[in-house]
Amino acid sequence: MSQARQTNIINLRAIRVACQECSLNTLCLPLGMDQAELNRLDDIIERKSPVNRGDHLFQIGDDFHAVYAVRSGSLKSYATTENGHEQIIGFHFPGELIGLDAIAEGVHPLATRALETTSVCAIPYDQLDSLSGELPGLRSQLLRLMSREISHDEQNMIILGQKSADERLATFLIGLSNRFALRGFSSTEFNLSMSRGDIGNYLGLALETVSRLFTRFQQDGLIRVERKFIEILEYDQLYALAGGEHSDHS
Amino acid sequence: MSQARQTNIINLRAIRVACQECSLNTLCLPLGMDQAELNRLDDIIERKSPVNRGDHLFQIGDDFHAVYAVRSGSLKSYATTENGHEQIIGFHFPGELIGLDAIAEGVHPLATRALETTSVCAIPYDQLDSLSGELPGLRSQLLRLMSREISHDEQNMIILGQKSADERLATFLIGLSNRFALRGFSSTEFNLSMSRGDIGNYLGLALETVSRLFTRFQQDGLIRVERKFIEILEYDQLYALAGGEHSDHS
DNA sequence: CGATGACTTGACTGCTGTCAACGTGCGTGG
DNA sequence: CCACGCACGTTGACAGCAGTCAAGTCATCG
Repeated sequence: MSQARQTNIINLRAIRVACQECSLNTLCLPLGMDQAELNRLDDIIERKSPVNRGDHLFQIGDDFHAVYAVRSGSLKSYATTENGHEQIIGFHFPGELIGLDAIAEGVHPLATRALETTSVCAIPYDQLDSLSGELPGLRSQLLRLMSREISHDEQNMIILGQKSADERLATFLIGLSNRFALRGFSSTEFNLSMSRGDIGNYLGLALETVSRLFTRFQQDGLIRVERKFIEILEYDQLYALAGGEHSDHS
Repeated sequence: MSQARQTNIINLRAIRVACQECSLNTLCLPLGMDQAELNRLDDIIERKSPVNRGDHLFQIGDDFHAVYAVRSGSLKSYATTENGHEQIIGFHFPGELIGLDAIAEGVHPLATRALETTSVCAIPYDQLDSLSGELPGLRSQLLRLMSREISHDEQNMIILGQKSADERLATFLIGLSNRFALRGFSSTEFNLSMSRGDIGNYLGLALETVSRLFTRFQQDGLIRVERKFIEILEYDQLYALAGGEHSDHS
């Protein structure tokens, strides 16, 4: 019977990749869990078929029943004000968990949509909650991930609260570079999956400002930019700029 | 607010107030726990003696070993940039948990200091973690509180990302009003425990701008302000302003 | 090949920060 | 009790960063 192991019957089956074989398990929920625990977790995770660019994972106000782990691709989360304007709250890359902000009220306070073809794992929350009661490793990692989310948001408040436009963009690029490096991609060359408008919206800047800064950073030799493609030429200088040397006059 | 210096030596004994007798237990960790669970939680909580205005609960980089629940008073959390400038990330009022952002790295990413005489409960994290494995009610509430923290931070990103100065201050006042109301205080009359500079820092505005807006709001009849004392006269108008009607021109 | 959307660049405006002076309340010490 | 110092807050003048409006360029796709 169990010869179906290797000779996969249909492609749909290929979607199922156990957590222990997932290259992201050191970033994601599995971190710190042993073999037996991993199997329990594997059982409740639903591997979804890929979502296309522009598709929503969920809308604002949708009932919350699962958190999502990104396996590949990227997404953005955003709120909308009454006048219909959209404010982007964050971008999501492989290994990151989405929807943790919905636990409190049982409803998603933000919408999330894919920036490109993207695949995710869905983890039903009621099962995650009860399973985290049984598995200390899972519980600790879940708390760590939520805690990290909180401190990331706090970092973003610093960016928005007191940094100038060029400091914001530099911080954004450094942040992307670091996130890609963690996932084994190049930290100096990457493609932006979001538009200039998205970046500006996220950073609290007009898209024209973002565009101007990209060209200025390029003129200054900090980066090379070619539409969506970014190459970081002077990481250290960019990092210093992001760090927030407010000139000196204080 | 600062009725400071009420040095009651005898009250030191009265510091021990069981969670079930605490007026904040519907906001704090105890929510959703039964009698037996509450007793378990009570056993691990340390009631600390009051901290004075300006005292630190912890500094940036301090080892993390406990989260703190505010019982009375208020505090601010802040980061410091390399040039020594301080960025306030949040204010804390009774019933709120402090330090959840430190779980991820085991070190406090922010410092927290009292704005007035303040008393807190300390909850050792290792015990909280293991206890939350045994008590489903505690685990759920802890996750809810962390989730709420995340969505609050996201709301703040919206404020900082796209609101104008007057919208920010209006949002701040409405937020305070709602928080006080939840705690059984007046939602229309209260004292600010933080300075104009703190408010401006938090909202990403110069303190002069905050001062000017207070006087303008008063001229417009929205509020009455007298040093630290605030009376909200037109809640609805203030709310509408906070909501973010970007004039109309869009 | 034209349409569409994304991006770039320029000109101008205005909100808000900066600098500066002054007012106000409070605690300390004579 | 009063004088003083100091921190905090208010108000004004000015300037600059970044937003808005607008025109034009570029890439992609049907």
